[in-house]
Amino acid sequence: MSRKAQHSDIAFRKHDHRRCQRELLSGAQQLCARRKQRLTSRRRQVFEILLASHQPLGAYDILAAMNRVGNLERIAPPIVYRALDFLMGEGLIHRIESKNAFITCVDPGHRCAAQFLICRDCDQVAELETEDASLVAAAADLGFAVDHSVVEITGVCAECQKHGG
Amino acid sequence: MSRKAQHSDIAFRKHDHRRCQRELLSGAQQLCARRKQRLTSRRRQVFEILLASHQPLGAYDILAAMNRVGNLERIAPPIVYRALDFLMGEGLIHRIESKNAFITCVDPGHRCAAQFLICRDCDQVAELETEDASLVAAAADLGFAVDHSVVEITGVCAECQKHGG
DNA sequence: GACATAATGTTATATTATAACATAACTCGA
DNA sequence: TCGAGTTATGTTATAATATAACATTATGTC
Ligand SMILES: [Zn+2]
Ligand SMILES: [Zn+2]
Ligand SMILES: [Zn+2]
Ligand SMILES: [Zn+2]
Repeated sequence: MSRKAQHSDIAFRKHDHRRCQRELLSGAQQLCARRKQRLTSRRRQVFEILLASHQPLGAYDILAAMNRVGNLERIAPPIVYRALDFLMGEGLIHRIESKNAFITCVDPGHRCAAQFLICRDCDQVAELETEDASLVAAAADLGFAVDHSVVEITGVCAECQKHGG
Repeated sequence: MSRKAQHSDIAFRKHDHRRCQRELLSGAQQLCARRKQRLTSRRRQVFEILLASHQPLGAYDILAAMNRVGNLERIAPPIVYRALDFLMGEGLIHRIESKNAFITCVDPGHRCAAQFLICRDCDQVAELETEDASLVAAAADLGFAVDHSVVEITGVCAECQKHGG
């Protein structure tokens, strides 16, 4: 059973997130090592900020987090965007288009395109991999060669339906 | 047979686009009249600019088109964004999140969520309605109440595969 | 016409993202 | 280990996208 199959909706379930973070970080290190890519301290810093939750963060939120750590340095946007580009390139994070935000991938290296369920109440995001067969078929019928897919479903998660309005 | 079933991939097929425009415009007028909504001249102007093609346009492209018509007025962004909000609210246009752009709906009033196939070569967009049953089921399993869905597939259309690289 | 409401217009500014160039750090063979 | 090539980071300025706040005008209703 793949990590994904176990963890697709992890954001919406109680879990040991410390462990979750540790596993994703060490997984990322291994993955980069295997590919001879460098998970430098800047890239790691950005990755760790995203790892803190299963919520999407804007580039400027990340920037603020980096500038908040008490040290004197003032980081500028390109540094964040470049780290984000690297992490996306390696499949360690995803961009949530409908929020102009970024989130850690729960199963780095997955081949199948991801889908996201985004709760507009608690802002948590579940990453699924239920490939849409009918859409793939429709694209094939049209002779359309798929590069990249964006599937982002916004709504209210089960927990937030119970509690709030 | 619904207009959608006939026209879903219309952007990628040769067709009488004059007629296409006329039908979508008169359809929009009827739809607004039925709902007692006002398709004012500003809103109509923005709608007609989008109707010119089956390609997505950015808000500032639309703005530029409005300011290019020779008359002296200089339109400001809020005017465009408000017209776009109205048109989206009525389902006459859609927002393409992955391009920060807007496009006319090919079947205003459709109930089912739309999916988009976006050619990165010719920039045309096909609007489909092949609802993803497995994703809907996965959301239901999680007790997730869906509000809004964004499905945007980027790639290369059949025609562009033939011609270009 | 007077009023309430909806739409438009105006100004300023917020938010998101990148271009262009300077410096520093790593890599790897000579 | 030196230095040339490459990759990564840092810096400055600016581009591109979007909205807040408020003034004015148009529309419908009595
Ligand atoms: Zn976790
Ligand atoms: Zn993923
Ligand atoms: Zn057409
Ligand atoms: Zn549509």
